[in-house]
Amino acid sequence: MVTIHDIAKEAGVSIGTVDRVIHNRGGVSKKTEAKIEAIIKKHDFKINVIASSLALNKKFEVATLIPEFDTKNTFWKSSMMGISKAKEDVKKFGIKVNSYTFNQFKASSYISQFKKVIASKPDAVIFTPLFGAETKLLAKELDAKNIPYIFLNVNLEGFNNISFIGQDSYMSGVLSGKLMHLSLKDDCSIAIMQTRINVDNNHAIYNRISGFNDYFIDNNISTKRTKVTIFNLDDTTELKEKFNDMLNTTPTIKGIFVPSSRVFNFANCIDDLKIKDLSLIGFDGTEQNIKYLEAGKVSFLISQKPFKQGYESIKLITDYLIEKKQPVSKIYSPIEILTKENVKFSMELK
Amino acid sequence: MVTIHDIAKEAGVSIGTVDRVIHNRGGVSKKTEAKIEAIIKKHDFKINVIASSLALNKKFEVATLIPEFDTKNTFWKSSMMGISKAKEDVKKFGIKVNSYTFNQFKASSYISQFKKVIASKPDAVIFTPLFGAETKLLAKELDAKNIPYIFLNVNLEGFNNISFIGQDSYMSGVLSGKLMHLSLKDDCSIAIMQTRINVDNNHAIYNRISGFNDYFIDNNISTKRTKVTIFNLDDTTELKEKFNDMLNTTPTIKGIFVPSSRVFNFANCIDDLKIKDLSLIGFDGTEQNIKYLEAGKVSFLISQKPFKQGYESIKLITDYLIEKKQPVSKIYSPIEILTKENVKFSMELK
DNA sequence: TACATTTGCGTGTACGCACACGAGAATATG
DNA sequence: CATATTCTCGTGTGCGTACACGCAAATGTA
Repeated sequence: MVTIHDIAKEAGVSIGTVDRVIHNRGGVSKKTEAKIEAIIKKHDFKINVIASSLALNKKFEVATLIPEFDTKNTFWKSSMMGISKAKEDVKKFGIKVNSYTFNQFKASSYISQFKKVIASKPDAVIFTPLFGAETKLLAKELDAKNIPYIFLNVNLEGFNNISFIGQDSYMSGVLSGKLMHLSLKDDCSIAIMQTRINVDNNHAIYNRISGFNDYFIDNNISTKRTKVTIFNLDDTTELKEKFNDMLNTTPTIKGIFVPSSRVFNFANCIDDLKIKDLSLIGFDGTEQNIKYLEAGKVSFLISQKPFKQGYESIKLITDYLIEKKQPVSKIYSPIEILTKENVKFSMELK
Repeated sequence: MVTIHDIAKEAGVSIGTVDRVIHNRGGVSKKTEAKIEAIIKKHDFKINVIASSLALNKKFEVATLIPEFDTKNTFWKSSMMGISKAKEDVKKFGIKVNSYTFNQFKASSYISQFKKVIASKPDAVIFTPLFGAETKLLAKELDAKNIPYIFLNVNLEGFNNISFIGQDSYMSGVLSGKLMHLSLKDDCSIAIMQTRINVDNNHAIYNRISGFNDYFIDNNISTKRTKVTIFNLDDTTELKEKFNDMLNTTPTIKGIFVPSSRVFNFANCIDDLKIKDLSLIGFDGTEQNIKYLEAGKVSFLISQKPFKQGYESIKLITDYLIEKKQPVSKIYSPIEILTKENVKFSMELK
């Protein structure tokens, strides 16, 4: 392999000069520069990243800011695990990852944690921009300080983020529609369960529902669809009541579409009520959801591979910082269909 | 971060001695060794991989041997692309990848190419063990020379391969069964298209068919299934005739299960014959298959992500060679369901 | 014209961290 | 005491980075 020494020798200059040209740090005459560049191109010389990072010995600090998770909401746990895994991997490249979390239901928590992130003076930030208006202000600070940032899971337009990693939520809704349609006989109807509004990644949820509906509309499928709003998912009693009511009022309902990661709440409820023959489709391969998927209570889960998203975001920023690789602006995660049969190979947590 | 120097200083020895202990190259007194090891453990010292690989500057050579691809059989193209991508990535770690291919229909080609691989004196080999008996002999040679090897895509038992990367073909068949069942009304029947025997990864195909059938058996679904054997898939005329005959004889056939990557041949045929209302399910997201998937002629494709398999195999062997990481013995690729809706996010070729 | 100062262009090298080998010191064996 | 054996040290190497410094040409000044 060609080294910087070889280039220098061939150009009749010192390695220092070659280095200046490579990093265009100036102080090299046009003639010399052109000559060196020609030789570099000729041999297709690429910096040896190993030697480079050794020499740089730079300690980059990357901050991540995503919603916190608890037992009721384990979706973000996977993201965090992906981040943690990548953290180990990139440690050897001198990248330190500091993880921050915020309460996804409180803008104030988002703001204060974001402030902490900025105060830590990171070299790059990866975050989930759940609150639009707040993000606008906060991202401006990052812009001002020239700190590059990546949007994770949620995308907003009109920002200078170097990339977005997440799913096309509309399309995932369309796909859910298709799977739901396949799972049902023609004369059935469907309930679309809407949960708390304005929280929990609601933009995505809105898109999923649109996609879901559009599948039926675009394919001229007359299956009836009703929206049902539940206010407190954690209140099992309310949920059961509402559920029973709904099924009694509209006994044709055989499909339940839950456009969030809380499908397990419904599965649990159905299980308790000993209702059979319902097709449940929901999102995300969280532990709880998978439990019901494996038990056959949930037909399909659409996964956005949060582990991988977290992992990739760190990798991406690493490449950006070390090798100055400009990433593509949008990286769509695969829309993965999880079933009882394939879930154990899906590496949701790996 | 703690360096080898720090350890040496604290132990009151030179870095050379520490290095000997780390790599247990011997020549160190028990007392000194114990002392150094204690200090290493105390600080949880880990070798700096960057500096290590720079210092090692070892040029490992990895050979890959997989079936060749052509316009009719592009499945292996993806594997090769994954390998090529990884090749670039690991070049900086001083790993050189040499790719060999063989004609998957000729054992003689397999043997002669394998001989070439061995003659190139690789430090590790990644290959697809399509021919069982031949592999037994050839793997013995690798064992004798202490060359580690990985099975890619096809697994055989009773070998000293350090890992296998591929899909659980039985389970992918089960899943196909489920999807087929969902796609059909109850009174339909299914044709299982078998192609050339003993070639083309036949072990996997056998398992897929078993899984497919077992889905119906285990779930007490009475849908009729017929096996149909086609001898020459490339003979479009024969195919069309046979197809027409089949559908005329058994008009209830509404599902076509193709347990190989050649589903596009059937889709094409159906397209030409202007037959409607058939559900086709097949394997692998090759360009041709995807074309028909997107056009709605194929309902589902089961992908085993050959690109990723190829990519991962190189990464795995790299970790093994450089960091001496012992991989897990079997790495199952996800059983991915491709549909018209999600295929463009699936990164089949990335 | 003679000299000083600035600017431009390059050189040389210490450094990051681990590796491995030659050589020498310490200890053991006969 | 000489020789063999065991143990340890010191250092050059891999490759790129970045900074201090040197040299020469260009410009300024009297």
